[in-house]
Amino acid sequence: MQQKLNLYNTLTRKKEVFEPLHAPFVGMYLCGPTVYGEPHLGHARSAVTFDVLYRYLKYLKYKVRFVRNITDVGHLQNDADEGEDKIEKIAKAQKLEPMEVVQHYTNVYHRDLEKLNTLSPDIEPRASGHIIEQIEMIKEILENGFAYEVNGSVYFDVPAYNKDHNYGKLSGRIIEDLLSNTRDTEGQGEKRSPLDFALWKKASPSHIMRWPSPWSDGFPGWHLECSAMSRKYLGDNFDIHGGGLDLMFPHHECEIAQSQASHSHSDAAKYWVHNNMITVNGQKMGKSLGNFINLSELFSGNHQMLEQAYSPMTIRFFILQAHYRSTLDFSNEALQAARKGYTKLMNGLRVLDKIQYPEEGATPDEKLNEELLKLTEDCFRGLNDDMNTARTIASLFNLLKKINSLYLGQLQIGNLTRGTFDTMRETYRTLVLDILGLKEEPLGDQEEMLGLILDFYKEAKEAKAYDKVDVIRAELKKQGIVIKDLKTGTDWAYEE
RNA sequence: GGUAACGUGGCCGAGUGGCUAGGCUCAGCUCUGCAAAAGCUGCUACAGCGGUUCGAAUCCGCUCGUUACCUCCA
Repeated sequence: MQQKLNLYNTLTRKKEVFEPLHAPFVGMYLCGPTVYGEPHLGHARSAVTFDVLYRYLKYLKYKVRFVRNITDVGHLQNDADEGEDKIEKIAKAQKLEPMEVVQHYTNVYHRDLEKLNTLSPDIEPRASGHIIEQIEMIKEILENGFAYEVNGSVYFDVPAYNKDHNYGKLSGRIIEDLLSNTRDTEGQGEKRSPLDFALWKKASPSHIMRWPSPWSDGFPGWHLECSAMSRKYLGDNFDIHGGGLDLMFPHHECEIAQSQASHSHSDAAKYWVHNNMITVNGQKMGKSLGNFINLSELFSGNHQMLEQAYSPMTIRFFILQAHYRSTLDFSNEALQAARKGYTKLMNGLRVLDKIQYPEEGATPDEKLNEELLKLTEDCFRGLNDDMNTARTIASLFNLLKKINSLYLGQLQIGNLTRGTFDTMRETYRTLVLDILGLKEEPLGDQEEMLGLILDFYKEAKEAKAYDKVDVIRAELKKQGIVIKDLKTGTDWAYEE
């Protein structure tokens, strides 16, 4: 009855039917953030995209282990020997321990993602907690002859690796092109080839984040943590590796190289999945460009580019209304439209709760049943086609039209079979709540609403309409609220 | 410079050889005490120029425009 899930695999450049290596188990690794700043809309897209994949795989009854790392080792701004450690820079400026900076932004990341209703990963490893594993992996790569040590630092030997392997297989790069187009030939310092990348860096005397190793007191290279941690928790070969498109090269390319060059001898993941970027006026939203909007700013509306605040579910819907491999352009107009679309979907949920299948007198209409069943299938068809949530949402709106018509009596529920009715209801609910991960957001200001009720209470009292007064008191009491008639006016309190 | 994408109606955004995407906006109708919600109807599309084809937004070529990666970035 269900079609199969297809995923676009960057490694093969085509959509493939998703088949786990060891069904029913699925291992999924997602590159998490480097915790040296507040998460922005781009982080949200990645998190939400893979949250939907995680949710859908679970819905399909796979036993999923979802690993998303936290990068908390200070990486340098660039690969040259000189360069500031991003975390350390903030720590020094604010007179904090680097780990305080890391903890703070990790907390913020968790807080904001929770608002977006993303599920927590099953394992959330930190790079700093896996130094030993990373050192072990470097040893393996050295043993296999794909790395060399210089002055306490260890570098991956890309040209040596490329003799028997294909460096560039993921990002479609050719090593000769890379070499001839290297921008910066200076500052390569210890590296034999400009393409080589650090596996271990010797720390300068002033560098705070440092660990002992066979080569020097230092810190691991940027790409190594993901290789070491994915291997530790998911094995040499696992199913899905996700991340932003901007991580494809060099980060993921290097991960594959490290994995192949170590004793793993694999591409690490079978399916490499990349989400596209959020753009602002057609330009990528990114840290280095400074055109990013933090999630907390979106939620509060406190940013010069924002005309108003946008709720977490508005953001989530906004992200889901586009396909994850397309760029998505930010604008106030688009977010306001997303808000309305999201609300519409939520209202559908409420309508569904209200309609019921009649106990008797049903006269099923074959054509209508077929039509509705097709609409429910369409919802999943979009999802199965490379997680096209945009199509899923479009199909849900089509289904919603029917649901609303049934609610208003423009279509007769009795013209459906019980099975069709249940399928329609379950499809809508499951997709909206469990798979797309949308949820109702609390109504506006509750105290303001309570104030409104108190006004009616006062009016009723002045009119000596004591039956109404009693009803209001009783209803509020059910909610745990008592009304207090004071000489100075009317107030409320929590019932003790 | 190398590589890879993209260009869809007022806005956002799917589709990728013939069959209404969808949401938002706008106009009209039904419903309504007035509204709102909801339903129905309508309005502007596939960057340009060639080619392949019975038929192309969809395939091919060229032109123009935009972007991404090649440095940390989700």
